[in-house]
Amino acid sequence: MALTTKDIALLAGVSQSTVSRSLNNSPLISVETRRRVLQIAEEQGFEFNANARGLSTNRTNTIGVIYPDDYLDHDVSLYLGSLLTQLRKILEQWDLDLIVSFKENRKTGIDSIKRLVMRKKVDGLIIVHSQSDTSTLEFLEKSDIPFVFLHFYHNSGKVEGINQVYTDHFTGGYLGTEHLIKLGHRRILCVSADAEGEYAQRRRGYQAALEHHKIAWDPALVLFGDRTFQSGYNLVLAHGDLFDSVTATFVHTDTMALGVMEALKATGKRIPQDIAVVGYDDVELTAYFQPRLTTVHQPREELATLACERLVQLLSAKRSLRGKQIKVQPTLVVRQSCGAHLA
Amino acid sequence: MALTTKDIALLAGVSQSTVSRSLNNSPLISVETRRRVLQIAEEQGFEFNANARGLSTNRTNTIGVIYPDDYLDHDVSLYLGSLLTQLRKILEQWDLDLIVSFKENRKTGIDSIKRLVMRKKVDGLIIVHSQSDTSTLEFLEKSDIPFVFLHFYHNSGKVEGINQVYTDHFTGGYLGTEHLIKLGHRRILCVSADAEGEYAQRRRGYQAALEHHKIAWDPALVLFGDRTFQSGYNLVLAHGDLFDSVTATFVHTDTMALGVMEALKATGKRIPQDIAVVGYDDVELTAYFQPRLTTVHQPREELATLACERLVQLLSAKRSLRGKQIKVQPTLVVRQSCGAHLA
DNA sequence: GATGGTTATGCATACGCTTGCATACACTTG
DNA sequence: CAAGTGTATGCAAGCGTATGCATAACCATC
Repeated sequence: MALTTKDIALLAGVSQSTVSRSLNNSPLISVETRRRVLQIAEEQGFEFNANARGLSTNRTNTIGVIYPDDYLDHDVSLYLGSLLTQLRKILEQWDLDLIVSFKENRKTGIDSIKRLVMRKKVDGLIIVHSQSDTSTLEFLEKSDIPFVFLHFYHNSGKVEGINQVYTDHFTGGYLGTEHLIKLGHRRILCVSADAEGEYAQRRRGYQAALEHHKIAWDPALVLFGDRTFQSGYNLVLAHGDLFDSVTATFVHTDTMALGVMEALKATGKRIPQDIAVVGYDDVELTAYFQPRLTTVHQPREELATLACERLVQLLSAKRSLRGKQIKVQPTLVVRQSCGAHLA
Repeated sequence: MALTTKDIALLAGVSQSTVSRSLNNSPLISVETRRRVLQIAEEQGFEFNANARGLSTNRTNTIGVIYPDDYLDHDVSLYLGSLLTQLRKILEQWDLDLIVSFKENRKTGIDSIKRLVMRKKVDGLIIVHSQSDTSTLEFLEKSDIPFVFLHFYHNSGKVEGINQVYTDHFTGGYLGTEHLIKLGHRRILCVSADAEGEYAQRRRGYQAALEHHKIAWDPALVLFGDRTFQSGYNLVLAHGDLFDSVTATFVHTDTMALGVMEALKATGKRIPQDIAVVGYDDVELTAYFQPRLTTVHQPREELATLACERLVQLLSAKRSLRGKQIKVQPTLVVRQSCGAHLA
């Protein structure tokens, strides 16, 4: 049916191994022979059988991308969805295929990571997931498969050994807050999410900026939502007095920020005149809302690129490399919602 | 290193082939032997080597999903992104992995479909792509690999032979239009996109509904955008007089509809009092905008489910089945932007 | 002209699994 | 009791590629 190296060998009048070596650029082959083999393979439209190759080399040229199960149920989708596209774009440069999976099969409950690795379907993993239960981590180290944590920062136990690429959310929190302070704001309401993880970092940056500028930190000025538009909207309705009492708010997710802005508008507030708003993430979605949202930009392309490059390094390394923590710096994108253009 | 069936065989005191048969539920194995083998395999955390299996059976338990290269550059992203999640959710029920790829590698220019199929990396394909150049189609038929076109309708040449799952856009166009007619509107502006393909169907439905209700069809009442929010917004600015002259508008993409609504609001129009708006797609995004958008719902989950089910059928069929055209009916979701709740 | 050294090629095996075929065993049955 | 019939298991080949090792061809050297 499909062409094999043996078929090409027959056509070229050489042995199967010569065909294999020719197509793999082995230095053992003479220029002339290689040329002829390549030409015939080309003419016949030959492609290697990936399974046979994988069996023989223990390499599949496929990498697994692990996503949270709910990645599109939540609004986090917009961000992670475009991250996936970036990954695909970058990995194709190395002719690497990409298997997407959720962390866990909801039907069977089977851990996708273990499954993909043990079945030898992937050469490496890019894990975009917040939780790293110890068992998974142990498994990864033991099975000696290259992997990179992307986006979510992991610090469970011995961080030294693992590779990860993530945004410096402390700095992000600091940047957004300081920007508002420099615009003259003193009481800045922080709308955040999640008790721990990256959001805690953002809050630490927020707090540090206040302290650095000698502004007392008021724990009452921190609200918690669930990252959704609706949650941002509802927080404004539920805590109208709090929003009345401040001149600015720093919302730790763009989608929530949009919800906050809509609710503020609905309650008659002008943005940024009555209250300045700064968001976090810089998702395309913000383009649809007026005023244009000033926000902390997460460098998606850079994150994706660095993660892939690191993974490729790990793949080609003879011995397993040391862990590398790659922290990417966010930047502030100044638009209109903060009022900077009015100053 | 990794466990093989041979290892399990040794532990169980049986031959390698008995292990293979046991794990594959062959009826040839005695209950007691199978039980013991399964238990040992379980204890040891055994998993099959997918490459060896693939080589032997010519099956990979992996299916390829082909996306347009630009699927997240455009706003179409919101819809296709969630479609992908649906596909993953459904395919995992059959323990099928999913390789995502763009139609064509932008670096090498190599056709992903051909590559994946010829290298035997996938058992089947779900193709979410509008163009089907004849060469690809010929290749697919010749290579005898199961494939299903999803979302985009293909009618090049002999449609009979191919399998596809798509929305009945004629009916969608009809539904949206008729709804407005029944609310009393006579002059309905149509904001569409793309000269051909699914958008042409939506326009045909629009036109049919008008004619059916004895309303003269006015070609001047059809505008064309590029499916983006911004394009919807700009059309309103560019054709303010046209929008003034009608009492309703049927926009053939939600994201465009949202742009249209924002622009209408910006020019002082009230929705739906001054002008009623109906969209198309029913993306989550619309939840963020007031008034809530009445729209034609594309049954994403159903589309994804049907495509997967059909593919699974094709995979397990002995001989290649006949082509099947699965047309899914859209439904109208009545919210506020059409004004029905005021009537 | 025998020896040694390159260089290019082929032979044969291994990778881990599936599966057709042979076989061994335990029963029935005439 | 020989022959037949299942039933459960093992043996061995084959899937297509990579690669260590043997070999052949060619040339240079003494």
